[in-house]
Amino acid sequence: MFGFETSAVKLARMSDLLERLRERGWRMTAQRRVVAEVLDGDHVHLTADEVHARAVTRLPEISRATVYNTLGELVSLGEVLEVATDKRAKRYDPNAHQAHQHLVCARCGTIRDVHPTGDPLATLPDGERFGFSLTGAEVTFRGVCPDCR
Amino acid sequence: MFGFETSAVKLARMSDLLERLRERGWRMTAQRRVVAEVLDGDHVHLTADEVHARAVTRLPEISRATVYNTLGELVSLGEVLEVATDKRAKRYDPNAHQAHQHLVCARCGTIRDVHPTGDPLATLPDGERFGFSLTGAEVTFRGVCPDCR
DNA sequence: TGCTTGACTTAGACAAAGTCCAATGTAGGG
DNA sequence: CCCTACATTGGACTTTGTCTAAGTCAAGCA
Repeated sequence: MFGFETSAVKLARMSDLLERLRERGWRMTAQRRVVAEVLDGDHVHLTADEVHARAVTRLPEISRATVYNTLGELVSLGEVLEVATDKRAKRYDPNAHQAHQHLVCARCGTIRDVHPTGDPLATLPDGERFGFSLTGAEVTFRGVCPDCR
Repeated sequence: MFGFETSAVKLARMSDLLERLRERGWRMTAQRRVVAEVLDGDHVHLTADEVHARAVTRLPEISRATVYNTLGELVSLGEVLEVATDKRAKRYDPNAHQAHQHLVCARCGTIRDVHPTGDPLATLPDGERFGFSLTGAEVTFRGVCPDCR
């Protein structure tokens, strides 16, 4: 029952995304559809190579370059966020339309989306802004997840 | 006058660092001394290759591997922080003994140390902790610096 | 439905950042 | 001053990401 609901929601989100992209003049290809599908879901924070690995299971001939290109385009369009935790590779977060921060397990690297209270930007006093015009703030909470303890 | 004071302070910090390391059983080599010297200062956030480039001017035969090793050891010992902004390479921040966050220019990449008010950890409600035991939080403020506007 | 065209994809070369290893060098205790 | 364990070196290797030239195909149009 919940499984069915979740699927329906995901399907809706997917078609929304593909619809938005089509409206913005995106040519719809099998490769792009697969990349978008792989990225769909909650708490999804895959590296480019992980996205490629999963995409290959659905579309064996998809190339790494296309995955990189597509991810870059999704980021430019604001549909996907790049997340730089301390890991070596950048991660891609499809949850771009809801403000959130990240909670990272120091042992296994799991990442959860979290929603702190207040606006982090407001915590930086004028005297600490060095004349910058601020555009945003990212918070990475560090800890150890239940499975790793 | 201020310049002199600053130099004196830096010198004090440096010898403190080397002293602490010696006490922890660090074998003191020319290479390690040079890496530590290169890292000294305020708002210093160099990449490993930048550290290497500067170290080479003082000690031409120092190798990249040694710079990586030494930086890794300084991080393990808690004397230097690794900073992962959105850039490709990790940066190394010698200001490890005073809690601070970072303000990054989106255009030129300049990084300033800043001190927001309040404890970022306190902004994450229990219901958003997913059973993690929290150990810290990093805040990256994004903006455009005066020089880039 | 079947062209046409320019945007998209591909494979592989290349680049950047970082790791690893066997051989060599040296700091510091005895 | 000598040892020896620890540190350094150079180069090969890995991982992550970028670029390019050539081939392919989505989508508008007849």
